[in-house]
Amino acid sequence: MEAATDEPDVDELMEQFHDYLSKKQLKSTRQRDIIARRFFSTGGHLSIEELLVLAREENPRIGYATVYRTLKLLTECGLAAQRRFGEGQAIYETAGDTEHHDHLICIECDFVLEFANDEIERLQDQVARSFGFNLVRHKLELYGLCPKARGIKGGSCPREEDEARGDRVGLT
Amino acid sequence: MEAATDEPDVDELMEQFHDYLSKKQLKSTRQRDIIARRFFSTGGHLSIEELLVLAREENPRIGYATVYRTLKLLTECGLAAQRRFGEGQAIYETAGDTEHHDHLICIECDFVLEFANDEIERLQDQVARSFGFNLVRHKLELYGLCPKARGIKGGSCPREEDEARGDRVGLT
DNA sequence: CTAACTGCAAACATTTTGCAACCTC
DNA sequence: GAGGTTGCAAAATGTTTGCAGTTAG
Repeated sequence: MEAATDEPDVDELMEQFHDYLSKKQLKSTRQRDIIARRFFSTGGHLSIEELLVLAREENPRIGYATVYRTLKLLTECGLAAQRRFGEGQAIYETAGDTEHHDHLICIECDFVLEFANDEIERLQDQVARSFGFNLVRHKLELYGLCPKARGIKGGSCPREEDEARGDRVGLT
Repeated sequence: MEAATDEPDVDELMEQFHDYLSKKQLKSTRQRDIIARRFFSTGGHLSIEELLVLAREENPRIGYATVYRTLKLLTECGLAAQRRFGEGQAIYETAGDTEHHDHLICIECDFVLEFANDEIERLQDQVARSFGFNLVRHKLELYGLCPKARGIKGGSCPREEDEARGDRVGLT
């Protein structure tokens, strides 16, 4: 039950991506590398559009479709996962072989915090089994008010200080 | 931890809906009544399109927009809730003041089972508090293989027998 | 009667796809 | 060089909105 740290080894993830590409006889291209690296570097929680903006810092000619297609590849090989927190467009997050995590989302400032709790995971498995299901994956999102949104002094709803990067906002 | 029964008192829900409408000085119309009643009767888990089909059984001239607008009203007054299980279009479910429930979804046949587990709820609250959050609501979806999908004899993945109505398919 | 509602079609927003030019392997 | 890739623009989805005609209160 602690916040997962979220700056995994980008190079290793890139390597996994390249492995996947060559296994599938697909090609590593400049665009894919830029997109994937930027994506991994943020630790995830990016919309297509946000990622496009980042990628274009490096190569302004990159188009929407390439970002979509690259994220689809990353999703296929398990290095990214698509999410839909609220309305509008999808959010992608890194989903490397690292441990699973769930989300705690502030409904005031949209700050997204990741956490993992083994006890909950265990119970989920138990519930699924009790219905005869074989649990494959799950999605848990907790929505509430973060300390700052509740007006607690010293509370650290990181919207202002952290918006630029690091832990990411999910909805914008 | 038992499957929630899911055919609430439709008339009462209709009444709540009408109360909301008159409170807001909005009007009860034939279309709204048809849509709302059909929606409540299924127990939820309907896409706009599925609901439109049902509504048109009763009045073929009902249009998309009216269904969207009616579901928005139902959402505003807390009688419906929008969900996005996977891709594509949103699914709406009844969300009366009745107890909360989570979802267990078969990734093979898309069957959706509802359940509630107090222990999990309690832990969620605890996690949120540990981060200084005030939990408002949450979303838990378990994805796995139902008994039938796993090939267990006597398993009851209700896709075939129940597709028509009753517990509803979430993704189609 | 008046203000809200409906159905249609057009507008929007997001994601996917077809294709000619262009790179990797 | 061949076959996958790119960027563009067009198409496909899913949802929202403007408007003229209709209806509930």
